[in-house]
Amino acid sequence: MPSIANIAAQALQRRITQGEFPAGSALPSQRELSEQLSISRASLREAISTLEALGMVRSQPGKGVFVTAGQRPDPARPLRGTAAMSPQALIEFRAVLEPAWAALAALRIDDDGRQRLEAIQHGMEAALKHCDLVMAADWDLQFHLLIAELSDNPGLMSIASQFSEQIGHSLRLPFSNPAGIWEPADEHRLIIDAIVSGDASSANRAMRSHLAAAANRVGIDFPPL
Amino acid sequence: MPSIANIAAQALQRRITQGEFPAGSALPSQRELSEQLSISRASLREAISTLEALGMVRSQPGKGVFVTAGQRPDPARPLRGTAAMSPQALIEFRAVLEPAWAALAALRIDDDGRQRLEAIQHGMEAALKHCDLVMAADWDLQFHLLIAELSDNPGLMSIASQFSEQIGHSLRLPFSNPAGIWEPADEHRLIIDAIVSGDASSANRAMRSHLAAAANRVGIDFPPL
DNA sequence: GTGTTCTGACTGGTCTGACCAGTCAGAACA
DNA sequence: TGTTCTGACTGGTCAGACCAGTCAGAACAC
Repeated sequence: MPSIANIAAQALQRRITQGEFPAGSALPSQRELSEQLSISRASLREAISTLEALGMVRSQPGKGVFVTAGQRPDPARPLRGTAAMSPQALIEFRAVLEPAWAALAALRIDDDGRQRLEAIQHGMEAALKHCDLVMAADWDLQFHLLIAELSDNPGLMSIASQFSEQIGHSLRLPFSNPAGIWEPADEHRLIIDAIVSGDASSANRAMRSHLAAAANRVGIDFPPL
Repeated sequence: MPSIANIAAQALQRRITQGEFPAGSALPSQRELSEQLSISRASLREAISTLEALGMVRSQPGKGVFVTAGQRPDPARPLRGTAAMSPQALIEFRAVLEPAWAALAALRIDDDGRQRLEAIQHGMEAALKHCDLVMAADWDLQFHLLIAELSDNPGLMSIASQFSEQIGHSLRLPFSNPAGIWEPADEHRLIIDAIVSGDASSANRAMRSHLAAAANRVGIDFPPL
C-alpha cells in the first residue's frame, strides 16, 4: 500500500505531465494543495520532496514551487517544430526509429504478428493490383505502425502513434518515377521475411534499405547514419 | 541555501555511497537519525522521501528504512511515475534514440554547441567533486537533452523533451557498484570529444558504449541492436 | 517440553498547530 | 515621484500526539 505522500506525488506528477502545470509555472501553494488533496502539509511536503528529487519541481522559499519538468506538448496543437518538419527532417527521423522498430519486432515476433504482417502485405498488394494508390498508402502506413507495435516498447510505440500523421504524409509524397509503384511492396516483402525469421540485423538493414529507396524515389538525400 | 532536509539527504547519501550502510541493511530508526543529525523527524522524513525517489532506500512501515542502492532493480517493475515503461524498455528506447542524437549532433556541431557541452560537463564534474549526486544527475540529464537539441531534428527534439522525465529517472537508478560514480562523467567526455570533432560514427559508438555501460551498472541487459 | 497466543516496545506514517524566514505588492511617507 | 515600511502571502522547521505495522519474548495451554 503506497503512502499518502507517494499517492500525492503521483497525482501531482500526472497533473504536471498532462500539461496542467507547464514548465516555469508555479504550483498552487502548499497550503492550498494540501487542502485540495485533503492531506496534511507535512505529507504534501514529503510528496514535493519526491518531485524535487525527480527533477520535476523546484522550491523557492517565500516564492513558490515551480515546475521544471519538460513540457508535454499541447495535444490540440501540433508538436513543437513538427508542423515545420521538412521531408528531409522527417526521413532522417524515420531513419533513426524504423530500423530499430524492425529489429525489435524481429526479436519478438510471434505467430499472431506473422499473420498480421502477411494480412497487411496481402492488402497492400491487392490495392496495387487494382491501381488504388490511396488504399495502398493506407496499407503502407499500417505496415509501419504494426512494426512499431511489434517492437513491444511502450516509448517507441507511443512515438509511432504520435507521428503517424507525418509518417503517413511522407508515404504519400509523389514518386519521382511513378512506374515504380510496386517497389515499396517488394521492399516490404523483404522486411517481413527478415522479421518473420527473427533476424534482427537483417530486419534493420532491410528497413534502412527501404527508407533509403523511399528517399531516393522522392529525390531526398538519405542521412548517413 | 539548501534546506535542512536537502542537507540531511546529502549527508545520508554520502554515508550510503561510502559504504557505511550496505545494500539490504536498515538505516538507524527515524527517531534515532533525527537525533544524530539534530533535525526534526519531519525534516528527516523529507530527506528520506528524497532518497526514496532516487531509489537509494525503501521504507517499510513497522520495519525500517532499508538501503536499496547497489541492488539490481527488477526490470519488469516500472520506475515510480513511469508506469508504462520498465527500466528495460527505457534503456532499449534510449539505445534507439541517443546514438542517433549524438551522430546528428556531431554532423551539426558549431562553436556555441561546443561551449554548451563543455559547460555542462564542468557542471557535472563539479557536482561529483562535492558528492552531490542529485545535482550530478541534473547535469547528466541536461547533457543528454542538449545532445538531442544539437541533433537539430524537430521530431527527435520533441521526443527528447517529452521523455525527459523518463530519461531523468533512468539516470537516477542506483548503481550496482556505488564506487563507480565518476564513470558516467568519463564516458560523457568521450562522447563530447567525438561530437566536437564532428565524427558522427564515433559519436554514435561512444553513446552506445555509454548506454551499455549504464545498463550494466544497474544490472539491466543492453539490447542487441 | 512444545506449540500457540498475547503484548509491549519498537518501527514508519500522518496530522495539527505554532512559529521562523523570504518575498513582494501596495500603502504610507518624505 | 522616489523611498521605506508593512501585511499577507510563500516555503521551511519543529514538537508533540496519535495511528498502524512488526516482532521478540512473555504468558499460557496442553
